[in-house]
Amino acid sequence: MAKVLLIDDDRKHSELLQAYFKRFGIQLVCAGDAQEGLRKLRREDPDLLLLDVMLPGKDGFEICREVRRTSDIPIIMLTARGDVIDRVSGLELGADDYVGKPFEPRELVARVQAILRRLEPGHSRSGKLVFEGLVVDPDARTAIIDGQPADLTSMEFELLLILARRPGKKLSRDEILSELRGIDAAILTRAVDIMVSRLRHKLGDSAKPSRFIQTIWGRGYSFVGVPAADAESP
Amino acid sequence: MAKVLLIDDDRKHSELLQAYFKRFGIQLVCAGDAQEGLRKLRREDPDLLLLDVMLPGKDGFEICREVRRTSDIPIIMLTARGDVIDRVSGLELGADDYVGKPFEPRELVARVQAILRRLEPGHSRSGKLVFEGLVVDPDARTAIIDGQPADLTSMEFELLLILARRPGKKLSRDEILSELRGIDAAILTRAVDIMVSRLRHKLGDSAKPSRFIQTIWGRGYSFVGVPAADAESP
DNA sequence: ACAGTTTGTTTCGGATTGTTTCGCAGGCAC
DNA sequence: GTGCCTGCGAAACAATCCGAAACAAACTGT
Repeated sequence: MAKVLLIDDDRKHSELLQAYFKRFGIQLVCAGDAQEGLRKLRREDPDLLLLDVMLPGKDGFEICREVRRTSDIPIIMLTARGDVIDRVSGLELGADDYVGKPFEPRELVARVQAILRRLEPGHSRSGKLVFEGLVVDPDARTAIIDGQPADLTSMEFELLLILARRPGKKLSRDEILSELRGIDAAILTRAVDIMVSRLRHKLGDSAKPSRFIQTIWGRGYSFVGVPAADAESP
Repeated sequence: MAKVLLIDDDRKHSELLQAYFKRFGIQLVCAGDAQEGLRKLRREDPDLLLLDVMLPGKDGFEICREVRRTSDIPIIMLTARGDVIDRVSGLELGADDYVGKPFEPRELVARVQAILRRLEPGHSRSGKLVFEGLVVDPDARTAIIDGQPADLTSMEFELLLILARRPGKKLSRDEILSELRGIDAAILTRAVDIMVSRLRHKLGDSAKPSRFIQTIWGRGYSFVGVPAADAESP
């Protein structure tokens, strides 16, 4: 499930949006000010950032500038003011889109999805995910490691798919579990660990700097495979 | 120079935009109808497609759908009608952005640039950080010292990343801690010192004039690695 | 029903991270 | 230069988290 961070001081409004986004399968995480926002940006590692320009203290532009110093995350700015100057400077600061308030929630969702769609590697025509030394084919449900087909169980394959679809993304055990099975969330076992462990073993990924699946201590796991260079362009 | 294809039946308008885009270093290629547009899409191989919805014959939505069957090119739709339904369906058809007419040319240029910026290779901040004797790769989460891969824990790696991303910047312990974990601000332990110490050790950075991480007495730490020649700008 | 496979739980050893403490070095006053 | 005080480095210890083996439960196909 996609995760979006909203920085907006209007809590009422945030909660409405949160419920609305949920209906489209998007998890909206809310922050009320710049400080909380920057913290959650690191802790939650969202896929996209929604930034209200009008904030107490640091304003949206400043946050945008700050975030852009260290992150490439897509940013959509939200503002009451509809000035062209505003919109243009927002976009030039590195924002990816700019939506004027009041906006239709439906449109905002559509714009969020439009941007996320581009980032999903799975949207390219050939369904295959190709990395150096690893090819995952979601259609055929096969994984090939260094030319050798791997004999994965369906759960192991799903797990690999979840990880490989979002290279570099830090996924918590909770997130992995809720993607694997419906919304279970509650985690008190080591099921994910053991699946990762078995998958790693079959991937021959036992070297110390893991080639494919890395452990983020205290957080979860992350896929770090290097995308192969032979990208397509139809 | 970026190349953009505009499909619009208003030739006068197209020519104005063409001149305007040129001032921003963007070559605007114009087509007056669907047929010409699809032909030029193949012939000119533009980086982005501007699509007027109101066209004689095939309308913009249809063209969008058709283009999307074979191409991933970014599409911005232009329309007179400002309906939310319109905008949403445009975005859901695979358009990347949707601008209502009348629009400010300046804003359109900014939106075009925002999308093109993402496609440019080398723009990605996730490129490797290259210093003399040290390469940090945020994607693979690896660090290489004098050609030797370093065996860093995930926290050590995060710390190195924080420092190496802002060479020369003096970072207080507070700042480092709030980037590493959420905001704890209140610092009464020596956690950062220890992590720096362990990191230095693994970096083989024990010489007196520290090669990579320098202590700023009474303030914090600073990364002093020398950027290698071929690094790209922040 | 049965055997084999797949998935989940328990448990323990080891790795990673955090805290305390002590010795030492850098800065400051004289 | 000398002595003092503050801040830093590192070792030792403690708390937390992860990896893997062993075992149990659930599922599959016959």
